[in-house]
Amino acid sequence: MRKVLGDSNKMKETTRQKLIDATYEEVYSNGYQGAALADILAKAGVHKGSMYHFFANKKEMALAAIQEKISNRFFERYGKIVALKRGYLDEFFSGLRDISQRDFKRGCPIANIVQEMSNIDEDFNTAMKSIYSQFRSNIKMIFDKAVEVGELAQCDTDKLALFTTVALEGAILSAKASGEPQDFVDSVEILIHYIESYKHG
Amino acid sequence: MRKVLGDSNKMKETTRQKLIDATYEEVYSNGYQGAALADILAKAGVHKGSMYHFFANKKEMALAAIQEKISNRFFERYGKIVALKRGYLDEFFSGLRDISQRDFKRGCPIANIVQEMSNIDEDFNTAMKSIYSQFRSNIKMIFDKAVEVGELAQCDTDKLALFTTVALEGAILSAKASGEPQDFVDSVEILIHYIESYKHG
DNA sequence: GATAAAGTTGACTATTTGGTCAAGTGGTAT
DNA sequence: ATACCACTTGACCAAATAGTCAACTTTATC
Repeated sequence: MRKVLGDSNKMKETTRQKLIDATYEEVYSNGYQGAALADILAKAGVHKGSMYHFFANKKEMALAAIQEKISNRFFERYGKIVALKRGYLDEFFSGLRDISQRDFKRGCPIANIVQEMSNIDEDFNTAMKSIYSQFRSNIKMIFDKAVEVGELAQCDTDKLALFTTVALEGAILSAKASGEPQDFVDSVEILIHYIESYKHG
Repeated sequence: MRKVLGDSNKMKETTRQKLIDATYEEVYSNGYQGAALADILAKAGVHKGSMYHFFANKKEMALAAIQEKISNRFFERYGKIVALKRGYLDEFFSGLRDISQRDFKRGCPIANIVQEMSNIDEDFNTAMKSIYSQFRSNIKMIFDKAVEVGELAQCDTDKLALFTTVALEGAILSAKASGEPQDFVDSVEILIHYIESYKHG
């Protein structure tokens, strides 16, 4: 089977994808250092040698998994909002209020890796820097759009985006630490109230 | 040497203390799973068998290290403030603004362990729950005192303390992720500004 | 000084870790 | 049909892992 960019092959990307999926799950659950290769392979149903055909080592595979999975997540979550013509803030807020998709036991996949790896490994540091900055600029884009259509007054959307990501990450961590999803809910309401104070110039 | 509670022995708590110190450092730097017993022992200058005389296993030692070190930290940082007669907020804010003691590379020792271990190990989960709740109640105590002496208007200090811890943890994480201490500084200024909005009823 | 307890030493073990590799399989193009 | 290729298989390896243990030294107590 030839690998061609933009190929219509549905099959045979399966092995690589199974590895990406299993790696992401195991790393999300146990951390990078705690994710055993043997467990990843078992979960993926892929043999070791086969894995080393696709990836140079555990680290490369984990980095690929994190980047691909989180890129998709961003696209699904924020791509949608930015594509709107109005109601940016409403859509953003209702996403924040919907806790049904959130996993408070495991917390934020980005924050987990940042905390664990950023000060240990330069490659992880670089990767997470980039992902975190994407996260922030996604939020900023929403606020910029909101300013554009008058849902927000002119303001420093960069700082507002910074504080929003800060509060969100903190809220997820708090819920993980306390075991109380309500901590997240309460924090988000305060955050939303704060953002709304920028509605009137 | 007999171990007597409240003994005046200065020496010979050294071995245990060396282990606690080294464990805390290694765990703070590498995470619990990434902290190798051999490295801890080397850093402490203590032999393995000696360590197992004081602690049942790596986990017990790590839990002891985290609890003791962080308790001390809380006492030093917040005990001071609560003991004041006035200027609670000023003192609290100036502590937040002083970044000279902060280690943005490694981030928050509490958050690191929460993220890594809370969903993996029940004993860690319990310990970190308790520590995180102490953190929050320390902050709340400051706000309660501030209300008492009129530095803050009557308000829901519990929610305010929640949001403050959330913003602080998020700010530290953000600085770690981006590598920019300025992100922490900016976030803290926004947070302080928010808290100050409660000065006038 | 005898006794006992507290603390120390470092070699040893069993297991798990990530990684290697030579031999195979099966599809595709010529 | 044959030669080539991407892909698979699983046995193997060296290093690192946490934990054990019997013998030893030091200290306190009488």
